[in-house]
Amino acid sequence: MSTHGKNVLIIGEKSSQVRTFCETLLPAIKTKKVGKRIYTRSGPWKGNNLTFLPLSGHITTVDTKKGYGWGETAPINIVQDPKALIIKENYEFRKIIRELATKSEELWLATDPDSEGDNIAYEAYKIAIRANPILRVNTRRVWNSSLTSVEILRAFNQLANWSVNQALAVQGRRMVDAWVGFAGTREVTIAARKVRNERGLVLSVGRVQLPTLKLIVDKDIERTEFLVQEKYNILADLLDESRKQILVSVQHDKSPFTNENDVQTILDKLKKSTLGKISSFQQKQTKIPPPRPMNTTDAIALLSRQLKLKADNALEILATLYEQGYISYPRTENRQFKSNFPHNEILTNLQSHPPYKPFFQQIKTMTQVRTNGRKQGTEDHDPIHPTGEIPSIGGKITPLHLKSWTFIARWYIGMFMEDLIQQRGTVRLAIKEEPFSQKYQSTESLGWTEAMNWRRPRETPSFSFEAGQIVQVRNIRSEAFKTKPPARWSDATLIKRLEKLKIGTKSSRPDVIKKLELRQYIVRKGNSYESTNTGKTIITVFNAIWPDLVTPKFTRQVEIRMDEVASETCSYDMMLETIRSEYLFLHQKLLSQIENLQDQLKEAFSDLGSSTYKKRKSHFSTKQRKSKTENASYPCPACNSGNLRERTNSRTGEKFFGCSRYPACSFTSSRNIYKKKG
DNA sequence: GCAAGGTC
Repeated sequence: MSTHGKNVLIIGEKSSQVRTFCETLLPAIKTKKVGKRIYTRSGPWKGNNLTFLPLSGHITTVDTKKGYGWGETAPINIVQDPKALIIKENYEFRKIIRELATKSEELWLATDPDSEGDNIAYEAYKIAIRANPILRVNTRRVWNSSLTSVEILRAFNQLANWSVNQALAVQGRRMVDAWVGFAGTREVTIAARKVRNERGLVLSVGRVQLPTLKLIVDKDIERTEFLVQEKYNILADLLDESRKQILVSVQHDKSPFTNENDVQTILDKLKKSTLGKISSFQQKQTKIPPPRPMNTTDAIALLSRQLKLKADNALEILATLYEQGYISYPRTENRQFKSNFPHNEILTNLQSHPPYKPFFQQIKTMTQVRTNGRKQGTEDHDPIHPTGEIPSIGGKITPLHLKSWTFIARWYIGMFMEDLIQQRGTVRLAIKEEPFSQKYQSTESLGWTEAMNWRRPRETPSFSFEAGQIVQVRNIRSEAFKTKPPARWSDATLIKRLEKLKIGTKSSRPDVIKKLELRQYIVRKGNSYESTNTGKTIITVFNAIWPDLVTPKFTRQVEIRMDEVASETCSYDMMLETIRSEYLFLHQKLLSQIENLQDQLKEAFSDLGSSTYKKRKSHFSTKQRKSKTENASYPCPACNSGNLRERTNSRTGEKFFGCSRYPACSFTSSRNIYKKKG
């Protein structure tokens, strides 16, 4: 349209984000299909012609170069040769970016405002400047920290300078993860297959996987080593004046007792006692404010706990609710709403939903949450919240999705409601100088727990006494109980601990748990996880070779190096060389221990026996063999180096053909074209 | 085929 303005290419991280940018900035949007399920949007803005290209997260993968595949070389050579790792660009995106870059005079990088977003921008930037070197000096960064019109306009009017340091820091982390992950996994897998000849058997090693596995192994060790103890409480009943009704049962202050003789001594002493003297009775009102806004970890923990879901299923449900427009972007670490967040609109919509109407009698202000949380890092997304639209069952929304949404909506509404008010009381008394006491709590006003009904406190019967009062005492007795070992990890507790330890990220944590299960390092029993002998063996062996890798310490060290690269106190090449040589030394150590590892794995596998483990594995491998022979004969027409494989669209369930080199090559074709004849 | 991290 405007022939005087510049053509600007803008790279976004995902299509939902680009859509919002365009709706805010452009008076008229032209959408163009540029690839399979890839659309650009363009239009005029401030005299320039903007073209937005949404990516789908990363567009490169780290891989091994030719001759360094599985079985082609010893795993240690992946680390020994500093050039063994290569970066593969997604074929389709590369083609699109090249074409768009040659037609552009400026490049604006508008991926998420975090270091991973910088790295994703860098992937596109590299392709673009190769195709059009002029862009190198005409690249700007759009640092947009929230998808509200005000903030989008601010970000696009105040373009930031583009610096590659943060992107390189992340790139370094990606290389390190590949060295450790590829070389470690292959070495351990080779060792495992020597003692258990089985196709498809993979034992993986990773910077995030091992510390996560260690948490589970440690808990199991703690539980096995736990000594069950018999302990005792001493109790007595306080009766009313008529001595007919029990007012409350009180407990000896030294409970629980570990020594049975001590218990007997006190019981003997109090044998004939029928009276006690109240030493104090205190009552107070306690106000508990609503919880803070929820991030991904909170939402996954909530849904997995309330609906008995696995963490990855919970995240999937959140993603679907987001795609269907019922909740905000579900991958966020942020627990803080901005002061100008438009809560009013959302609440007004929710208020029209009859079941939620009564909650609004308890809401005084619809503009601020009552307890705001903390903002983490340079997060762009708001805490998870409902959009105000009420979902109904149908299409992708199942009753489970609806149920999940109600938890999120009720949490959100709860944050604006009044405090939970409790009455708490404590009575203290002496029976022949022996101190007894008891507490109660009763609800005066449900407050926000009216909406968040799963957080309603336990009620205990209330009582009232006066200091100095003499009371009737009966049934002085002891009660024995057994101590319990610490609880196993559930999806909810595990994911919260991982967040606390800063292991993994908001979106990768559920996948890591799933992967450990797939590797049969852990099994899910009921709603909690238990480590297998294989899992325990892996931790034992790596703990002896490289203890830092099985604790969060290695992740910390990598983070420190990343910060150095980002702040230019260390170069990217230096970071890679340092960590590569460190890992090389440790991989040699692993090799020296390989026979020991084999022996230990042999034992671990023999314990597993023949039952479910073998059956499931063998079924898996025949299935794999079948699909391989069926599809191996068709070379990919796009890249010519991969083969077409039958795939299933996880969303629609439709079968299609895709290149075996995906994501490096993203060629796909519908099934009928390549189907065998006859 | 392997990791971890994005997103679909």
